[in-house]
Amino acid sequence: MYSLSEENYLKAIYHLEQQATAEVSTNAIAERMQTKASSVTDMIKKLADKDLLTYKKYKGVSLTDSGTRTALRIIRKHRLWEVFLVEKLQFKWHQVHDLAEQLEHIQSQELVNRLDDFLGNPQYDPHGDPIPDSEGNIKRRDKKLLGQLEANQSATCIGVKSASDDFLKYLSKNNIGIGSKLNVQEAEPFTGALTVKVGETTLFLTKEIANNIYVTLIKS
Amino acid sequence: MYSLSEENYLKAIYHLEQQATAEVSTNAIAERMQTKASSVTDMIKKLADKDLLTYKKYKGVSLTDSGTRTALRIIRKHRLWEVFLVEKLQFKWHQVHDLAEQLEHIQSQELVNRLDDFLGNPQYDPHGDPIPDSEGNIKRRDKKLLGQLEANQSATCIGVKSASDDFLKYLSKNNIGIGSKLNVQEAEPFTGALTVKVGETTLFLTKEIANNIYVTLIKS
DNA sequence: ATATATTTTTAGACTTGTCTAAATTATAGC
DNA sequence: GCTATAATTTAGACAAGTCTAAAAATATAT
Repeated sequence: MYSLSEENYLKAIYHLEQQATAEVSTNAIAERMQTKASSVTDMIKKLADKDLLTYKKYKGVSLTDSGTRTALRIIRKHRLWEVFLVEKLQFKWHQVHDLAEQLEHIQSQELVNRLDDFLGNPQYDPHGDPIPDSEGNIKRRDKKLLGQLEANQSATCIGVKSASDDFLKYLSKNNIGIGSKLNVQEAEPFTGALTVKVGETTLFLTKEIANNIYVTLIKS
Repeated sequence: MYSLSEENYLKAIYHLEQQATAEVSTNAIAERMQTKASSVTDMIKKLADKDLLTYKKYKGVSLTDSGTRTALRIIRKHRLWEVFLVEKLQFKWHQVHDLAEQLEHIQSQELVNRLDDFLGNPQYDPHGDPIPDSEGNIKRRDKKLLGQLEANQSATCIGVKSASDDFLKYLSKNNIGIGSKLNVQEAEPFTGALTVKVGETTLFLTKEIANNIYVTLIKS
């Protein structure tokens, strides 16, 4: 359907659109794709011709419905393959991204849907990001860094920001994993450190650690 | 490591080498790759530069050790993915080839080896072809068409040549599948039809059917 | 043994996706 | 509102992989 490059651009632009408020700029795309702005200009012209995005010279781009649908199909594949790699092949969270970048380009609706079933129709990937369904519907949830919480707030761990081996070991040693419920007891305003209750034990987390853990708030 | 095209050429040349006795010709490669002879010439020059094959103008090519090893790595991936698709995702034999053509190009030794373990280190793919191990060792076995057997020979079904839906249905209706033991009772010389015993039942198979079933002889 | 047919290679062109360098447009400071 | 700077686009080039058409080498037939 679309070339490898086209798919990568669509995905990058989709992610940038999620963060940004306005149109996505040429430079932003270039930086994310590790390429030159002139290459981006060439490519977005092609994508505009195919009605995957709207583009006004010097004014940035935004995906059309068709472009968004296509991006979500790729993201669905990426995240399902990540689940497969972690759940079935015992890879660690942080090892799967580059592999999924390759696997996401395999062309076959049938394959993705069977994979989805084989994995038990997971809702979230190993990083805690939601997996779009085959219609392109995606559950958005408020993803925050643990470090952004205040005292007395509760949250569920849904992933980590950057996952070094050491950091993952640290987490498992302290019984923190995806799905763990975390209660913030105290938030030290000056250092940004947190006192957090995990199950029955109370932990002291530095700002660096707290800002490397993604959570979603539990309403109280 | 190598480009998608390079990998496909290596695989095609490997398969042609298995059949042919002498060097593989430019035209043979072109036909198998569904491309033009001039394109083949261009590519084999590149592969020769990379020491993946030896090439003398107008004299055809043959893979070097390095080329063979590389081809076997790709074939290993292809066949393991086929097993995955059939065993885990419930695809039928004949649906998996095109998908495996895509999946075989995923780059990661780690992934292949984990997939191998996940699948229980299978020896053969769903078409009955042997799967090279991670060192590139491949068990060769005598693959014949059922139609080539003579009266009183016994063989194990290891695959089919071309698998239409109808044909696969025909087989399963008659309890023939991979691993089925087949005894040739009679071989009609003129029409090429066979009388075959499968378990307790005796079947009459036309030449067309018999020449679409791969078997390996059982020594008696 | 030589003419003819076939195979293979070369030459030159095209597409995709990238780049550098130069030109153009937008933006921010004053 | 003008000017300096930053962002973006254009122009032209390049590499990979393919193609067509023509030339060269090899194989075949009588």
